[in-house]
Formats: sequence, C-alpha cells, structure tokens
Amino acid sequence: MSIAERKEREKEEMRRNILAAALKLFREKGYDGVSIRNIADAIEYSPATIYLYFRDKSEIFAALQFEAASVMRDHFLPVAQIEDPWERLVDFGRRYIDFGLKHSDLYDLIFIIRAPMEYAENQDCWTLGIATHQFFVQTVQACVDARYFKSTDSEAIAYTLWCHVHGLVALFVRERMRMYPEEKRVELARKSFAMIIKMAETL
Amino acid sequence: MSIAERKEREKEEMRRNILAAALKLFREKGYDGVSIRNIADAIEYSPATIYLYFRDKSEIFAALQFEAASVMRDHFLPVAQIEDPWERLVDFGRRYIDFGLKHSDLYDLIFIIRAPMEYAENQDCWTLGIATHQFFVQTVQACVDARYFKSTDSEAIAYTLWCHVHGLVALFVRERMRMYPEEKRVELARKSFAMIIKMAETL
DNA sequence: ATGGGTTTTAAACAGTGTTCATAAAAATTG
DNA sequence: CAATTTTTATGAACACTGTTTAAAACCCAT
Repeated sequence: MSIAERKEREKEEMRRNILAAALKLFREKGYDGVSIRNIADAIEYSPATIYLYFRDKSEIFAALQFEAASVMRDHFLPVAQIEDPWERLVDFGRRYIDFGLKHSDLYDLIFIIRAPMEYAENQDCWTLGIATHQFFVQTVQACVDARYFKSTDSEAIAYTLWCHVHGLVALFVRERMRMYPEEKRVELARKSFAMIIKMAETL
Repeated sequence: MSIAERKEREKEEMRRNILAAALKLFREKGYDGVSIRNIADAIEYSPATIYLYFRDKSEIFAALQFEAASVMRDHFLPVAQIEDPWERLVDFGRRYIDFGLKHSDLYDLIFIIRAPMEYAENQDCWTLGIATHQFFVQTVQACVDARYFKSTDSEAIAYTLWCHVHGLVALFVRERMRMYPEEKRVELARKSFAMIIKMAETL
C-alpha cells in the first residue's frame, strides 16, 4: 500500500512541478509565449513527459486558472470579518481592484483570457468563482436588508458594481489607458472607485 | 505616370483583399485560429505573397484594428446630432454597449486583445480612438456645463462611465457571465445600464 | 539475474510565422 | 518586335509549435 501512496505523491509532486514552471514562464513571457517545450526545458524533462500528467496544454491552463481563482478567494478572506455590510461591500471592491492591479496576470487568467472551457478542473474553477460571486451578491443583499439602498434588486446592483470594477481592472490589464498619462492612471482609478461608491450610496 | 498610379491602385486593392479575407477568417475562427497560410488560401495566393504587402501578421492585426476603430467611430456618428447633452450621453452609452455586443469581435480587437503595439498604423488607430474618447469626455463636459451634475470632474465622470460599459461588454465578449442563465444576461445588462444612468443623474 | 510494469523519451506528423533564391510576369528600352 | 530591366509571385527551407507513438530505460519483486 505504502508504495502506491508514494507513487501517488510523486505524481502529484510532478504535477505541481510542471504547474510551478508553467506559471513562472507565463508570468514572464505571457500565456501564448510559452510552449510545452519551454516548460519541459524548465523542469528538465522531455516534452512528451508533460503529456503523462496533463492531457494537453489547455489542461495546464485550466489548472492554473483554478489556482488563480483560489489565490483570489484567499485575497477576499479578510472581507468576511467585517461586520457592517456597507463597509464589507466597500472593502470587497477595494480588494477586487487591488488584486486586479497587483496580480494582473492571474486576473487575466480568471476574467479575460479566452480560455478553452472544456475540462473538469475548469468546472471546479467556475464553482469557486461562483461561490465568491455569491458571497459578493450576499453582501449586497445584506446592504439591501439593512436599508442601505432604496433599490432592492441586489442582483442588478451587484452586477453593476462588478461591471465597473472589472472594466476598471480590465482596461489596466490589457493596457487600454494610453490616453491618460502614466502617472495619472492610478489616481484616476482611485477617484473612479470613490465615485462609484458615492453613486452606490444613492441607489 | 498613369501606370504608376494603376500599380498603386492594384497594390491597395491587394491589401484590401488580404484584409477582407483576414477579417472574414478572424470572425469565423478567432484571431489566433487563423494562420497566414489560411489567409493565403482564401485569396488564392502563396503565403509568401502576403509578406509583400504586410511586414508580418502583427501588421495585419494593426490594420484591422484601425478598421474596427473606424467602424466604431461610424457607429457613434448619429450621436453628434443629438442636441441635449444628457440625451447625447445616454445615447453614447447605449450605442457603446450595442456596438460591443453586436460586433464583439471588433470590440475585442480594439479594447481587449493583447495587441502588438509596434506599428505606425496602430498609432493612427490610437489617435482615432483618442478622438472618439475626447468626444465622449466633451459630451460629459457639456453635461457639467449644463449643470446636469453636481460634480465638475468631467474626466473622472467619463472614466467611471467608461469603466462600467467596458466591464459590461468585456464580460460578455470573453464569456464571463456563466453564473447567470443565458436568457437573463441581456436583460441584466439592460437593467444595469439603466441603473448606471440613474446613478449618474445623482452625480 | 530475469521478467513485468512504469516511467521516460527520441522521433515523427502536421501545423505555425517568416525568409530567400528563383521563377514568372510586366514594363522599359533599343 | 526583341532584349533587358524591374516588379511581382512562389516553392522550398528554417526554426518553431502541440501532440502521438513506438521503443528504450528504469524500478522492483520474484
């Protein structure tokens, strides 16, 4: 029995080895700029070996996407500690933008990259994402219950706020802020977040 | 002299021929799913011929990006006819979302795809985009001047609204709306647009 | 040491973007 | 019209890509 367990451990170790190398390369050269052969070189194995641990390149993407989603979930963990629903909502947004700008490659992986959505791992990734999303909707619902808004459509409110922060981060991540001078961009984002919060107060 | 002009015309014709084929293929199989050889097959020329009209694949991207930007500009043309600045702003937003959902491939090309920003054509594309953006900011400024808002920071207001509509469209284009049932998505988008407009009224 | 089961890999296939010498076509000249 | 020069097109090649497969290398119990 023990030897089968060790084999399983080694297999898992190899998977993590591949994923670590892949993530490192992706961060450096972008997702498309990395080939299976690059990853194989990095871990000092033959390219064919990788196919013993992952069906194809897409499955590596899916696994990393899942990893990124859990990093993001962890980034949101402290939010749950905040009692006041409105404060919780504001912190949620602040952390969302913070995560997006700090880990733009992971954010890209989760929310922007055209991913091949065909694997079971990806399902896990989505259930994780949906859970985080539902936590967000619940926070909005808590605000509604506490009469922070006049509107009661918590789903629409949550979606509207999500659109704003996603748009904000996505424009940064995909470098579509060139009409604003480099040094003013972050300040503009900060101002815009303050503005959407102020707007939300009147909902 | 006339013959040189005809040559120039033929060269331009070939360029447009290549671009038309490329755009058609991109719409069908996605940007990365199309190879130079595919385009060459479509126009019934050798792959090498394409390199007589475009330096490389990126330059084809850049040219199409410029084309997409002018299609979008044309989509906004009727907006300028609207007198009332607030009505103009609302129509701007409506048309933005409309364009994004209807021509999601062109929208992707302009605002999402990780483009190689290295060619002169791309500069043209950006100047065109910046012009459209400035028209948008001016519309917001007109609203400010007409006392539609309490806030006077037209740049921040414009940016905030842009973030929302871009986020909305981007989530659609890159298929990140899976937590909402297919048939409710467009309705949710509609509701959200109405909501941001209502919120903007209180700015 | 030998056989059996895993794990690894070299080699190959069909595809990619790109380059270049050569071939074909067109324009210019004698 | 014929010969020459210039322009335009291409076949073949290079180095790369993801992926498959048959053969080699390794591990381990008998």
